[in-house]
Amino acid sequence: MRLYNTLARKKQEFTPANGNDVNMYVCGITAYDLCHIGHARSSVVFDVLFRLLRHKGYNVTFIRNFTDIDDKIINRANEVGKSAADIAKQFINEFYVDMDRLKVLRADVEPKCTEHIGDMIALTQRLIDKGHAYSTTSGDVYFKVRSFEGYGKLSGRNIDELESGARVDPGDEKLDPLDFALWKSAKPGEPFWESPWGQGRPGWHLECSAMSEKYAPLPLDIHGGGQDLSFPHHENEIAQSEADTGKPFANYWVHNGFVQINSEKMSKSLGNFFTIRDILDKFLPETLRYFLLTMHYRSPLDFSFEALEEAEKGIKRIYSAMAQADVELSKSSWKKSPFPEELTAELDQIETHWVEAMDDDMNTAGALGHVFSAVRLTGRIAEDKNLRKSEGGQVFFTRIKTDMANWGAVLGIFEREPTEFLTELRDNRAARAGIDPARIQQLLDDRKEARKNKDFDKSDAIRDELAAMNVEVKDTPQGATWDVA
RNA sequence: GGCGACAUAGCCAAGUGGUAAGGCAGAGGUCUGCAAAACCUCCAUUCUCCGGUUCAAAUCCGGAUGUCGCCUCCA
Repeated sequence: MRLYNTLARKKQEFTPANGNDVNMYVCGITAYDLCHIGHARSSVVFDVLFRLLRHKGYNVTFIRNFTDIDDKIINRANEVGKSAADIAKQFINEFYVDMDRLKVLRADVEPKCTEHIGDMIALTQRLIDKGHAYSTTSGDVYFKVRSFEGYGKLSGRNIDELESGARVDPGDEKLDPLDFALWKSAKPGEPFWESPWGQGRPGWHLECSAMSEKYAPLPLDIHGGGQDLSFPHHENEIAQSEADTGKPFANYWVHNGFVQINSEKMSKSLGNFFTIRDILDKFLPETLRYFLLTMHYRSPLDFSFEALEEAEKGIKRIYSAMAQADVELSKSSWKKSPFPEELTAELDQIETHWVEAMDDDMNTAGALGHVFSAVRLTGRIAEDKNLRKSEGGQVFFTRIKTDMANWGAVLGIFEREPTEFLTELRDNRAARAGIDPARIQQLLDDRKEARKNKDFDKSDAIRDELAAMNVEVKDTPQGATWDVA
């Protein structure tokens, strides 16, 4: 497969360094607040990459860390009068709650910063020994950016230009304004760990280097994270790890694009963000996950509830086709009538296109387009009395179900029992519209009675009443069902 | 100021050299007691604009305009 590599600024054929083994490290959350949609996107994107690589037969080791000590956590802890450790623990738990709902799989290794302080101290010491870092009288340790030749290669920065724009904080003891902290001395009242440089805590960039090195042989095959992490976070990780080991840190750098609100970056500082909970109060988790996959992972994604409603229609249509296939397959006898080869060939094509799309830099949006081709094909066959009752039809519907299951396993969607999901979706939409399902059922029962007596005037009047409530009725051979219009 | 990304129909969106996927909305039709769903048909001679390279460009190059991001914590 091909992947866009930020380091090369183009798509490249993905080849793991070690045969069939793939090591993938993704920067996880800083645990100080509930996750927002941006976290959801990043998590879902790399979850799909994880699933896709495994699906392709690679032996994947997926590492996703938790930053459980840093300024934001300490600040939050002080605000609410808890310990930093308690805050981190709390929001790691909340992270799991959200991710489980979004069907984001657990990583193989989920290391926490505070459990690797010793590794980080050791790495810092090695960098000092090698002349890449220095300690100050106040007990801070800085990485000497100019001692690392490749600095700026990931983000395309020029070190001299960075220098000219660098902010100089008169309080610190950096030899060069570009130098960044590996170890920060503890201020009074802050959590700290003992180190050769006194009481303090690790700098943010350090943990990813230390933990990557610990849990995977370098270079990593894939290192991922949000686009904003490429500078300075990932640049600094490269400097630390490559200065330490002399080996490349990661071969493929994968960055996901941002979630935007009205074409503007969603961020805490702008205050225009939605948490995952905000969304899931109104929409099903699968709707959100599907929505996130309808755009290519590197493109900016504009979030709105209107867009989510549109995504909801899409996933409803896909599940409806799956439900239809189930209905057809529930029949017991199949006719020997002919089944056109072109239809089988069409499905062959769709399967091929789907794989090609996913292999081309994980094009989930393109792949979903092909899923709709399968949906339409299913509808066309189910529509034709001869086809749907034929043995070829049975083979076809079975195959569609298998395809949907395979595609869904990689995308992390389409894994529910269709009618169950559709009912849940309907009730979810009803709840949003303030519709009471029990009241609807009562009206449907009345209407059924009227229809039984061929009292179509009354029947239609009831349907009009329902329509006024934004409910539409469907008469099926199994009886009337309803949905939110 | 430096670096970078993006610009495709009413809306969302895929497409990185071979003649514009898909979804939503819309129009017509089949089906239906009437509907709904589903299915069928239609819906961009054209990809922000101007030049250039090429037999061939939405795709490559140069320029313009616009939008956004990074350079400070951030997925």
